[in-house]
Amino acid sequence: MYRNFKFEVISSGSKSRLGILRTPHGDLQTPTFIFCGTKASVKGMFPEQLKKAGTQIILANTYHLFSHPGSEYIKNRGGLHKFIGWNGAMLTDSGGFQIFSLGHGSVSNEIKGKRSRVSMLARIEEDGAVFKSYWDGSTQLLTPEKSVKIQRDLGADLMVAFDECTPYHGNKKYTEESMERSHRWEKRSLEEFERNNDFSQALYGVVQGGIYADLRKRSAHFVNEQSFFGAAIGGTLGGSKEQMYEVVEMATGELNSSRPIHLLGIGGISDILRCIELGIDSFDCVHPTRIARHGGALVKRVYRDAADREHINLKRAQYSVEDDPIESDCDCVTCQTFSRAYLHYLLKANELLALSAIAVHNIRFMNRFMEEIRVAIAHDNLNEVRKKWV
RNA sequence: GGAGGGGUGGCCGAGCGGUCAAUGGCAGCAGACUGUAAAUCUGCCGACGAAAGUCUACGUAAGUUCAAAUCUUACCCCCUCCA
Repeated sequence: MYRNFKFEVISSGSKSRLGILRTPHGDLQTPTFIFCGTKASVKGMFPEQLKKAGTQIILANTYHLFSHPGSEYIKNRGGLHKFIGWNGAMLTDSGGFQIFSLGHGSVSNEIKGKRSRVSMLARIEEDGAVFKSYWDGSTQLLTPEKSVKIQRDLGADLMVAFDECTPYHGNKKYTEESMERSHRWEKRSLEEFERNNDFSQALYGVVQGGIYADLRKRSAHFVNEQSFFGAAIGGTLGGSKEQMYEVVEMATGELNSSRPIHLLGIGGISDILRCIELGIDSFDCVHPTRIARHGGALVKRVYRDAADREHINLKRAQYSVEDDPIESDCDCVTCQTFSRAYLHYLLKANELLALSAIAVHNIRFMNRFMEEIRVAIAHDNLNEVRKKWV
């Protein structure tokens, strides 16, 4: 069923593991990070730049491309890879997250219990999710079958079953009902997938169940029992970092270890390291590229400023007089070319170059972080990586 | 020379008797951001103060009024049109 795909675990001393995920568009060394190119573009980046920064795989979004320009259109352009000029591996997310983000308000507000946006652009029915398009206001129905069909048209190597990303607010009853519905949707996704399998794509199931151990366990077992190529962990991961790690462990502890395990939507440096230790093989997150556009450059521990975050905010006045690069030991084009002061100036001057330049750094940063993690897993010294990067 | 319009906080620009330390926007200073409605969003932004509050402020000066950025007069500057 997945004859052109293969996941090989090379070494796994503890739960962290080193692997190779073989796809029609190249082998991925895992653990790996998937950069988000939601609307068929990693914002501000040429494919060449992504490659040079060591990127193995990028992602695009089913819902967004369905809304505009339409999956048929992209199919007629020769599929995503050709359309966007990227010959490496790709993943498409199912659109399940958009039920959440368009239906409940922004992610961070939801997770922190703030809830700000009132307008609901999505609503759930048994058949699928009804969206009011933010693109043209039209009403759209996205079903598991449709999501898979769209993902077929798009043609990414890895695709994800249609699920509902459950919100943090919502009691156990809702979470369970939502999980059961996601399971039904995932089954339908799989059936649709098998109907037209041409072996060029592989499907991931999604583990839901919110913050509840018994539900996560049930969901993991469900995914194990279905003929998915891999498993993704989705839905809310709780309201704190510690809870997030617990939830991830609830799932990884139960998942079939011969399949790749993806953690949806997580991209913090310390989070990634912790979750790799819990058995995660791949991540995707908007964080590195989004904060870049907001002036945030990821830095290792020694380069942090007084705010002591995983990134420095280059918009801060202090950087106007710092003539060193973001990280003097970074081999990215940005660090080889520009000073913090120049990047600060570009941000203040509203020059687009700043956004791309910082993104290049963050992408290289993430890829190098993952490279060092892989080496460390082989030598069983992840703690060294932690000391340096976290 | 004649006619008219205008001078507001770092800048642009509302306000045209009290509810004005003065709407907005920009700039400035911070913060947030985790399957991207995000080159976005939030907060602060005259001085002193933790705060209550006090002081100084709408070209300058003098007035009217219980009360003036808002009304009157003079002066100083700017802009437009006509000769």
